[in-house]
Amino acid sequence: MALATEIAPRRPSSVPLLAGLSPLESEAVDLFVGLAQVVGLPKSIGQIYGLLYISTVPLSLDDIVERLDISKGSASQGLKFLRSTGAVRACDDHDSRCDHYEAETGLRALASGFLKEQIEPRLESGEGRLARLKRLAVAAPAAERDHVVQRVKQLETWHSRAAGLLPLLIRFLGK
Amino acid sequence: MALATEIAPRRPSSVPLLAGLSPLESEAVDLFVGLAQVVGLPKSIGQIYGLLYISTVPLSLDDIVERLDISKGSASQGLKFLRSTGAVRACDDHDSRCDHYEAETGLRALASGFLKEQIEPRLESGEGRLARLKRLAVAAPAAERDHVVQRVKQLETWHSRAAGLLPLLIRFLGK
DNA sequence: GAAACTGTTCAATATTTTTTGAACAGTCGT
DNA sequence: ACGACTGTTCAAAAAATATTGAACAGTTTC
Repeated sequence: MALATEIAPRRPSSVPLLAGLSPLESEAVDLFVGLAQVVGLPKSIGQIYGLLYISTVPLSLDDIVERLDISKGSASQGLKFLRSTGAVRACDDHDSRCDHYEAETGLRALASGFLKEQIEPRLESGEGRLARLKRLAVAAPAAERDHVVQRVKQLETWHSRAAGLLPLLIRFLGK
Repeated sequence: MALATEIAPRRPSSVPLLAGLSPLESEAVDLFVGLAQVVGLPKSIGQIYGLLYISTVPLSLDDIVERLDISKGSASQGLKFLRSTGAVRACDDHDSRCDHYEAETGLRALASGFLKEQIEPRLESGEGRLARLKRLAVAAPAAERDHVVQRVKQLETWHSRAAGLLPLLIRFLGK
């Protein structure tokens, strides 16, 4: 069964894409790691997006794992998240079996993906919370009632402010 | 030396302010804990602010410790942070030795405090990062240069968008 | 000035979150 | 159908973050 083709490896495709990052890439990755922190996302997600953002060519999961030196698990999860928010696209590369990814670079798309995915659900669940709170407030002992009812009212205006802000934000960021 | 006044405790001032929270307070505290999570602040800070927000009267550090059942350290640090962002005010209560605190409830003040304290510094440090990145980009090998320079340019427009957004945000939220 | 009290700091601890890596399920080519 | 390959999942490990509590410094009262 020892055929001539048996050991022919698929791996070393033309460009090895050197493991490790160039100074430019490092700097870009760091910048996005910082950005990720600001919005409360794990470092690995910042790394992945940063690498894809600065990369000239689409990268495969394995490329990312090697260059960033992170585990396949992290990379897979990170890409999953980034795809789910629309920050990264899989571009079908017909020459290769595996998927390759590129960064979505439109600020509007990025922001709206993030807001829809991360903020909107919280606002919605906040609605339920507020309703419950309101019910407790109106039932409060007379001495406090006025005060707490007024506070809850204020929370309600906060909430609707925030809800109204979302679309405005997206508009402002979108070109 | 056993004087009559020796054991007279200062503690049990008229209203014990029952330790533990009423259902209303609990609900309010929970709501703010969730909010804190959204903006990446520790739970204890959400608890403290939530309690002060719903409270009819200003509370002392010890009140907070007891009612919330958190350590004095946490409460002290949390209050320090909340004061530094202007989310909480010390109102001088002449009847008591210790400071009492109340929540600042103006959305504008809260938002601008938070943005100034948490976001602005990041934007500023981002400036330096961007400059460094740009230097690396223009020095990149010819094959990549155009691409990476263009990406960095885009980052610069993101940055200025964000910088321009801050005052707008404050305006929008402020009444 | 000592005792009682208030509030801060910080090293140790506990908790939460992220990352890893190995097992697995699915695909493709032969 | 088998073997090589790609990507996902998830329990365990590691890392990051928050909380505690005890020591301390500063006040006030007597």
